Amino acid sequence: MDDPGGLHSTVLEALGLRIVSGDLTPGQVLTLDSVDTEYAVSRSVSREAVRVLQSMGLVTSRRRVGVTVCPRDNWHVFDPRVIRWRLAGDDRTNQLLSLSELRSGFEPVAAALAAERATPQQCSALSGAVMDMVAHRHSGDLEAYLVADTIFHRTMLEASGNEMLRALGDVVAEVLAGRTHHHLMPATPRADAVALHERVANAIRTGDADDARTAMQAIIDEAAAALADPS
Amino acid sequence: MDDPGGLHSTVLEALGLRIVSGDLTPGQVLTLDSVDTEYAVSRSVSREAVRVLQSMGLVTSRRRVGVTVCPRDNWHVFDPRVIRWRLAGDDRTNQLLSLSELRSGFEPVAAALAAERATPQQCSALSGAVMDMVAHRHSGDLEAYLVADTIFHRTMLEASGNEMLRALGDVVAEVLAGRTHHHLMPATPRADAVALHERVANAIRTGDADDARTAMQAIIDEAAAALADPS
DNA sequence: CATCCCCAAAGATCAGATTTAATGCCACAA
DNA sequence: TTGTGGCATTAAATCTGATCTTTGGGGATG
Repeated sequence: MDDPGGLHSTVLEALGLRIVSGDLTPGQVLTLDSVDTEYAVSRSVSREAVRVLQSMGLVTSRRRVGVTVCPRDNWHVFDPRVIRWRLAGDDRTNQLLSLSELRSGFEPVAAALAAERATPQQCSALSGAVMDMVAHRHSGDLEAYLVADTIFHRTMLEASGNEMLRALGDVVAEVLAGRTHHHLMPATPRADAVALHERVANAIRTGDADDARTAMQAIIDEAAAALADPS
Repeated sequence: MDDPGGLHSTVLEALGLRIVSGDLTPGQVLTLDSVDTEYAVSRSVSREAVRVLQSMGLVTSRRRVGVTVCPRDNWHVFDPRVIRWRLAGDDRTNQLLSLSELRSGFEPVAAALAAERATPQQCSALSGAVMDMVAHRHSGDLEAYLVADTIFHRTMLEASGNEMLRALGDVVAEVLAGRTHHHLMPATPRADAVALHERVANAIRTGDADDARTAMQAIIDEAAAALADPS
């Protein structure tokens, strides 16, 4: 395993994954001591890991009681790490469907805003991303396709001019990455998916907000459909 | 100040506020030692505070360098604490406008979904919340009005049946709370605002997804307009 | 049966030892 | 002379073990 960032990061990842995957069920209590011995680390290492977990709403920590695992309602589900852990777990498909509904909430709006606010640089960046998607679709390099796809959505959200929408780029990135890394993508991406991306890019360049919105909505619908039927 | 949750929480709040308010500018570096002495706390207290700050994307911590304040792009702007700190700062209005655009992304969608999925209990909860809003609008009790308003939006998002949308209830709650606590609300809430809420509740009960969507969009537009002109 | 007090369990805090890596210095070569 | 590469220095985060403080529960007492 890698532990870039130190020991506490390792413990954090391990515990977070166990909680999110359901290995540690809500209501269950751990003690710091047990964490110490379990992972063979010192007090403050486990303390910091638990502290971050607490800041993500995954656990609560009370004296004399211990570290209690929180129910899902308390989880900060927009934290990229929580999303990644959930996509690594069992309810991967449910999570992706849930995220698709969320995306259909904001990405069409962002596309419409981008059509009104995108700079020429951003437009060309979008076009470039689409070109890369086309190229890597043919070459069958899913990893490179993922990179281009991610750049496309990040740039689009960035072009919306709204910082909150831009911040959701992390969420979309995790979704796209999880989808390919867990083999929920077709071996070669759908041709119509790429075409829709191109249509969004064109609509944004020409300032056609309505078409940008509907095409983006179609992208998400297509993704959700492909999820149910990965042909 | 209160420090429910221990010393580290105090330091966390103080540092977070200073970073978000711009008192500590991006690129600026602190050392843990300086934090220790500044707030007269011990090593692990400042360490845990900084660790949480890091998990929120507000700072990075590197050896031999210190704790570096991150630019805005890295902030986890969906963390309720970050929102609260920003609403407490100077760019309050910008932040609220940005959040309004975000809300117009997902709340209409959530309303439409709620119209298809809301349970009878949720419908009556919505109606009850609207009744409370009406009552407290007349009594002029802004705090009670806020509570009812918050319950309304939380219930609506809950009724959407999508956990990610429900999680955004925290964001909306912070927005509503910040708006009244920083006196950006009219002395007595707009009558048409309440009427729109009632229309949303009715649309959800009758399963009229389209009307729920448009009425919810109108609520957000009205709120954004009232922000620009707090009459 | 209710109340109060005492104790141990568990997290919270502290001060000190350890490890890492940025910086500046110096030797060497072009 | 000047540019480049490696090495020692040392500042800073990281980790460790011990101590302090709070708190939930059990038992004695009225």
